[in-house]
Amino acid sequence: MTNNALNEIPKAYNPSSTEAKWYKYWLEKKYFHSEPNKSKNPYTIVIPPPNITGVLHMGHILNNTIQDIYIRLKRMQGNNACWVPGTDHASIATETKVIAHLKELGISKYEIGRDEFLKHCWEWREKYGGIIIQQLKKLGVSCDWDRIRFTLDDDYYKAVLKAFVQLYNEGYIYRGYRMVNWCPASKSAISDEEVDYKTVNGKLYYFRYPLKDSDEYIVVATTRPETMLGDTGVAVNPDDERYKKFIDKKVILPLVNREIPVFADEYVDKEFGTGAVKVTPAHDVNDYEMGIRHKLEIINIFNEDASFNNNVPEEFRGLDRFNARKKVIQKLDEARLLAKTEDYQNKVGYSQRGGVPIEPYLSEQWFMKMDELAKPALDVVKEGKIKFHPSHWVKTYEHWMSNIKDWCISRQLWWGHRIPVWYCIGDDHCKLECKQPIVSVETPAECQHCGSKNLKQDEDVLDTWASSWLWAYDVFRDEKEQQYYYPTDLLVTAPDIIFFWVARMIIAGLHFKNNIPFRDVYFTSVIRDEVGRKMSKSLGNSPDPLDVIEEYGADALRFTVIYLAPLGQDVLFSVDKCEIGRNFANKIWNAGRFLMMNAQNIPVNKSLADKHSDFSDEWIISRFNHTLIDFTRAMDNYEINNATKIIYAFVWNDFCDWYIELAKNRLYSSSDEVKSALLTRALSLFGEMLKMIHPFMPFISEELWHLIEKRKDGESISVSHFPAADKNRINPSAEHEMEFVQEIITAIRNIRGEMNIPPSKLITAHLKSAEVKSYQADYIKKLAKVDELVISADVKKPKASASAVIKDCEIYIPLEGLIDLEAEKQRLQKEIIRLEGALAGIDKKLSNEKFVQNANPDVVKKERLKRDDWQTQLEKLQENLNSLN
RNA sequence: GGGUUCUUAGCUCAGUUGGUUAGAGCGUCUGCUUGACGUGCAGAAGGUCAUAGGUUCGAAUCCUAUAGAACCCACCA
Repeated sequence: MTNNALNEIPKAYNPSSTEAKWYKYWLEKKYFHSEPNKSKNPYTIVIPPPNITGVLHMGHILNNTIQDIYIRLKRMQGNNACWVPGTDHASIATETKVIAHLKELGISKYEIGRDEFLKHCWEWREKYGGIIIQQLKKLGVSCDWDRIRFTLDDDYYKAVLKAFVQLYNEGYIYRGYRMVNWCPASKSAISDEEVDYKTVNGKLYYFRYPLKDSDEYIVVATTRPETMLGDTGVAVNPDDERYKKFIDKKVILPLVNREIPVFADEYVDKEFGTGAVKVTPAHDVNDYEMGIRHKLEIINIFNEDASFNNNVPEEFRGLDRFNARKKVIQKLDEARLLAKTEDYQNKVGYSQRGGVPIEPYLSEQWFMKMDELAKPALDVVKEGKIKFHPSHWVKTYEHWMSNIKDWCISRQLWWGHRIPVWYCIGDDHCKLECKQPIVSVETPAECQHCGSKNLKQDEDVLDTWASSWLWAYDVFRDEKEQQYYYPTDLLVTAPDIIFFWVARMIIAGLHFKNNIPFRDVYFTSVIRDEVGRKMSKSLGNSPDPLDVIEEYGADALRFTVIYLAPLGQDVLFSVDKCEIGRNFANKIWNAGRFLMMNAQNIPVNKSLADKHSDFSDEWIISRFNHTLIDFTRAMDNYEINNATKIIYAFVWNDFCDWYIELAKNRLYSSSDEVKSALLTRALSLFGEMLKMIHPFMPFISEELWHLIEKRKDGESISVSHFPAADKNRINPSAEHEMEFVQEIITAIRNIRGEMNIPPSKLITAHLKSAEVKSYQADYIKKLAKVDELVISADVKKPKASASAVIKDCEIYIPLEGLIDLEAEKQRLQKEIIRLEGALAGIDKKLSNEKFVQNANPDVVKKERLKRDDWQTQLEKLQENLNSLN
């Protein structure tokens, strides 16, 4: 016991005053720091690095709480736990933010140039990039902060380039002029995964394209009228009778007056639109493929910002695509070439970052060949070397990995890992020989071929995910550390980045390290608001976790989120649900407070720990060990939500509702030695219980752990030994005795409640049984508020009494003058009906010969025993009911 | 169009390989200043497990179909 004046322990737990104190203590003592240590098993997690543009939201809370729970648990279980934190430079997201920031200052990215712009980016990162990390600390996460990493740290940067160079040399990386998803807002290519498809209510426009030297038309349908300025063909299905006669003829493209061919291609769906398709090879993926097949001219009509370039008639030049659309429609209408328009719903790809519709756009980009790299990554998941939780994500993963396309890894941005490729633009005489670019981690001094020092580096940077895919091992400082910590144990992440990140980390790990990056992947739930909408800034339904922590405490928030989040299902969250966690914390607090208040007068004495115990002590220890077994199984299976419920039920129901209530009997009426022995045991168990709670609620458990016993400097529950289940302490006979007591107490309470007997009124009860021991009777008297308890095998039912039957024990409560006979009759009647129903069901089952023959004999035996029990109970209830008449 | 998941009490969800009278929390109702806690205690009400078939001695659980919901992938110019 510490010297704290216990009278000053507040009635309610106050999180704000304890959280900062303990977090500071933990960091000072470096409990979260890990160094390789051959004598201990590592347990490693790398954080999914939040973007430096991010602020903490509820998703982070869930995700990081789960990681912290496992890291803290494993640390307490004796592993060398290492949780590496860090942040992601988030190329496109950050660049967008910085551009917007500079725009407010009237500065343009292009005017100040690359170097100056990058300075602004770093400044921005210094200023805002650490916010989310500071916020995370409020949650109590036990990251090894000495290991914090940033994806643009010098050595990490180099590692990313090294990976690029290696893949290039192995032939997996190539450059090509291809159609990519182009984001006109950020003027950069983006990957397929960065495109979100939204359903848009648009129109389908039907245009007449006049045939050359004829007064006939072909009518084509389109949702993108403006692209007609880049049309270089009209396609029809080869089997379409309507159009056979037009194949290989020419049409005159309106507004442009270009002669373009009509050709046949299987791709065209006869049923859709008019069955004739305008073909714009430069601005549509399918058109591009047809263009290649039929050797059509490919005319790019857009600038990088999707405004029209000089390849269109003068009046359209410089227009943005939306105004151009209006103008094209208007002009065609004026020329009576607009046949009709109809409403049409289609899906438009939007840039995840730019928020504008993407354009299929032809440009020079770097790609990574994926099929060969993906194969082993598919296998390790199929074979279960990496396990997904919940496992159904395996199918999604398999589907994607078996249909994987080449990855566009270049971005036309400046903030990021600049592609380590140099082109010789040197002396005129060598131009022909130096077509091969120089690919190198270090900046080359001169051209390998001609010696020219006039080299120009590729302007583009790598896709962010082409850096974070190395996160699982390049966060570690050197080869030796990687040997020790890699593969990591657990990855906790949201399922929406399964392709962006999870799959690519597996690919990278297998390719570069020849080993899986992690053994288990926990896919978190999606946090939604109370009515099931995704949390978003624009809806304003996303609570600020820091406010929630302020109001309810970090422990309450952590516990509540996990309590509400079953594996693999969405969570409907609202701030007031944090009452679950807050109330639970308060319950724990007060249980501790109760024990400590009693220990003020009766000091604990460890030499008495094994003395003067009774069945209730044995029972609670037995229950605790059951709980540990269930808890461990749940955690092993990543049923973390189930684990919270197991803890909650033990603490609240077993420990508080029963054990402490029973303990009061002895605390108020025994010798000091008995009291001391009891308190010693209770506080010891409470301490073990706190350890079980600690990974979930680190602050309150640490605070109480220090309050219940004087700890040495440097001691902490966070590095204490997690209790291991001891099967020898499971005690069926104590559990039996306890259950019997609980059932009798509950039955008497039920009668009291139903008969409206005030709690203050002490009553007499008769138990017809030889089984009830005197020590059990004491508890029954206290908890059921009975002052006179008559126990005998030949108790006669007193008249005008309420009754109940527990196993073969009959309970009578004489209530002369008080009893409402009608109420008691109804109560019994209800119970009888219930039992009769149950009995009828089981009789039917037992009289079915097929059941008796086919079912497992144990099941049949159990059913028979049950039937007899119920039969006895029913008869007794019936007698009691009759005696009231 | 393809795939995944889901549908159990008013609400949010448990329910392990089929075998107790289908459970919990919140909410509701009744009672309680019981010497840890009203952020609490005791008691109660409330469900033909989405629907229809099937397999089985036995189905909330397995199979099929239907309806509804969510998400993912691919796409129709």
